[in-house]
Amino acid sequence: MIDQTTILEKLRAEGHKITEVRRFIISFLSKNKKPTDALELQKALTKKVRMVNKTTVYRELEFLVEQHIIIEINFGDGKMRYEIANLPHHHHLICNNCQKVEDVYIDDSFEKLEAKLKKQKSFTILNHSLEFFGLCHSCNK
Amino acid sequence: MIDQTTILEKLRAEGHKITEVRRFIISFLSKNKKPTDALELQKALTKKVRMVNKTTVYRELEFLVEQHIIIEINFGDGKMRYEIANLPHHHHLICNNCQKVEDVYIDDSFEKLEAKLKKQKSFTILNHSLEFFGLCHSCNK
DNA sequence: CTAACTGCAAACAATTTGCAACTGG
DNA sequence: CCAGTTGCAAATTGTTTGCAGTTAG
Repeated sequence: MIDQTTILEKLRAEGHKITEVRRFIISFLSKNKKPTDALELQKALTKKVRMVNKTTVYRELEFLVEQHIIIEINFGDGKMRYEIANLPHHHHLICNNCQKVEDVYIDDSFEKLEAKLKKQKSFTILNHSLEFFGLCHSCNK
Repeated sequence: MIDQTTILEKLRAEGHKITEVRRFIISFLSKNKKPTDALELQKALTKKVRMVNKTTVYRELEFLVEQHIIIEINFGDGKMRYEIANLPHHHHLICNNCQKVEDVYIDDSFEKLEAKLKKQKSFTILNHSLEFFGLCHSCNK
């Protein structure tokens, strides 16, 4: 588990600058452990820091993904969302009605499945996407 | 397992017309059991049937999804793909290098996992997206 | 100082919409 | 006939690019 200071130091050591935008996005995603899209981040930046062009946001996100500081998540609704990369591996329960996102930790039977698949198919699985869609407790009544 | 004739009869019975485009897309996806995107379908139509506007293709796909005749698949690369709905439930191994898509049938340990999740979280799972990304046998050498 | 970053306008790709014209049953 | 289908052009949404100007260290 890497904390924000460590992340920033690593970046600095590699010759990258610590800009307001960079610092804010890392901090925001470290606190808000919900998949967040580019425009939400732009709004938060505008509110808490200053007006920032959407291009800057997209470029910063691209950079942070390359650096493995954040990960990209796709709910299949046409936009990417981002989460800080240092969270324990998990998946999401996404409510089709209220859009609430709940984290879900899957036991290791899934890892076993993946390992089995690799062998059977001689396919090297590098990653997977797994999200569940449905109705959360309150929307189901 | 519903065949093409049955699908067409059902549609006709419900007052929908059997157009060239509709017939072709159902037939194409019944034969080509690979997730196919809107523009690939448009190309195939143009080649095999006649020039068809992309709007028509998109509208036809939307219609067939509503009718549960085809399903939407998202590989997270910014475009939707479609498969005929009457295939046995499966997932995909997607090669990051050559883009080849291989079907994969997962044993019931995954279904059990899903059932368990439902109970634990009191969340009604209606469906899930699960795709594996990596390197296929030949690209891995 | 200078590589790293940023803003702006414009380009892009996939998809959607409004509306008038057309066609299968 | 006429609801269902189609084409066209234009709009939308999320994202990317080129390029000139700015800034962190």
